[in-house]
This record gives sequence, C-alpha cells and structure tokens, in this order.
Amino acid sequence: MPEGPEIRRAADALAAAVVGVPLAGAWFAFDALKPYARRLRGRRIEAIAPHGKALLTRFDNGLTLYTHNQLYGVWRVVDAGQRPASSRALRVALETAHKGILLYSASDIEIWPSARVHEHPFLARLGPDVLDPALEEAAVAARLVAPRFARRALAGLLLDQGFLAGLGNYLRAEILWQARLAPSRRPVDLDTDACAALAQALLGVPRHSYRTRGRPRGGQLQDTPFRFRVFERTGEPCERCGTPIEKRAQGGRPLYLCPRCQR
DNA sequence: CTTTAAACCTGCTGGC
DNA sequence: TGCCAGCAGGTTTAAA
Repeated sequence: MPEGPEIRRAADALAAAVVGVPLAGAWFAFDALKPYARRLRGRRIEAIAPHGKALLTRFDNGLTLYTHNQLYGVWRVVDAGQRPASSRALRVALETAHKGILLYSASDIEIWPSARVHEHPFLARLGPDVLDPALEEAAVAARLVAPRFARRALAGLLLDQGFLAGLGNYLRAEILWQARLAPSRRPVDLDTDACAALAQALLGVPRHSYRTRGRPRGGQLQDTPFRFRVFERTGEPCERCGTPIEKRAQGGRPLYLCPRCQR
C-alpha cells in the first residue's frame, strides 16, 4: 500500500533479485496475459523501474509488464520454486533459476510493447517522477506556477499524479508541514521564497522517505530515520510550536496539519 | 476550471 | 469464532 518511496524501494529489491538473469518460468493469473507466459521463458528482465506509483518491468523481447498496486498489491521476492502460503491471490510469478518475484492482489496488470507503453492511459498523464534523481527544484518551482497548476489548492494539487507522480496522502501532509503551508494555499498566492521552500519540500521529503523509511538498508543509517511529523498524529504536539496536530477531511481523505505553523 | 462525491479494486481492523 | 461495516497511504468518473 505504497506511495512513491515504497514503490521505488520495492522495485530496487525486485531488480536486485532477477534483472539480467534468464527466466525459468513466467505465470499470470489473468486469462488475457496467460499467452505471454510462453514467450517470456528464457528471456531476461532488463529493468524494473517505477513511474510514480506504477511499475514497469521491461523484458528483452520488446514487451513491458505494467503493474499498479493501488492500495493492496504486494510484491514478494522468494527463492526459486517457492510459493509462500498466503490468503492473497497470486497474480504474477516471474522466476529465474535462483529467485522468484511474486505479485499478489493487484488488479491493474497489463503487458504492452515496450516502445508504446508510455501511451498507456495512466502513464501518459503522469507528471515527472518526484524521485527521479534528475528532477531539480527549479523545475518543480516552475511547474508550480505553470498555468494548469498555479490556481489549484495545494491539498488537491499534491495528490494529482499529473502534477508530480509518486506523492500520496502521507507525503502530502508531511510536505505541507515541512513547507509551513496551509492546504488551502495556491501556488499563485505564494511569494518566491514560499514557492522555493515548497519546491524544496516536494523533492526533499519523498527523497528522505525513500532513503530512510522502514528498515535501514546496507548496514548503517546515513541520516535520521524518517518519521511522521503530522501524519496520523492527531492531538500530539507539533514538533515546532507545540500546537496539537489536527485531522481534517480534505479531498475525501484525511489530512493532518499544524493549524498554527501552516498558514 | 476547480473541487467534491461516489464508485471500484482488495485487504485489514474493530465491533457485535 | 464469524460476519459486517468502515476505513485505507489509490484512481477514475461524473457532477456540483
């Protein structure tokens, strides 16, 4: 049930297990995909790359597997031949001689020609991936004030995958707190400094989450572990000013904020 | 044009 | 223990 950082971490783990190794077998639960299983045996996975919250698994025969986990899809890495007991429905299994990657529960699963996968109706509308290392703050600041985004309230804008791909409900709350902005603010109302602070938080908070959320990777931690400052902390004191964190419904989902620091 | 509500996919939690 | 309602970090669609 991930946002961009969790998807990217999952992609890293999947890629480390199977990229570049010939597939001993492929299996799909959905009838429409079953014919592809034969065509994938013996082929290699060239890359497993996230686009926002979607995942693209590219094979060396010109095909790409598109998957989106929505709230409930889960990928697992297992030893070859293993199918752990689970109440979840297995939807995809890709196995090499050593490792297997299994997708459970997800319902958005398609196979496209790699050359045209970016025409996928969902992918075609995505903004830049917020975790793309090449994405710079200046570009984000410019995007904020672009005509199609500038007049929209930040509460809705930050959840729009067409603005930046990979943000979700916890990142929205944490970014707005970090930038000290109320969710009702609009880019067009922000001065240059506030806009720059927002752009910095839009990139910095997801990147920090990607680096540090969950179990530390590769031994030692590089910096302070990610923790929520406002998300699901209703009533607890704001770490900056001590005011109790509030929970509001906005855009049909819970939004947590400090009513004092976020103006 | 922007925002909101409802619906859908599936899984989990808490109450009865 | 079993069932159901409600909710969830997502997305789309229609309507206000």
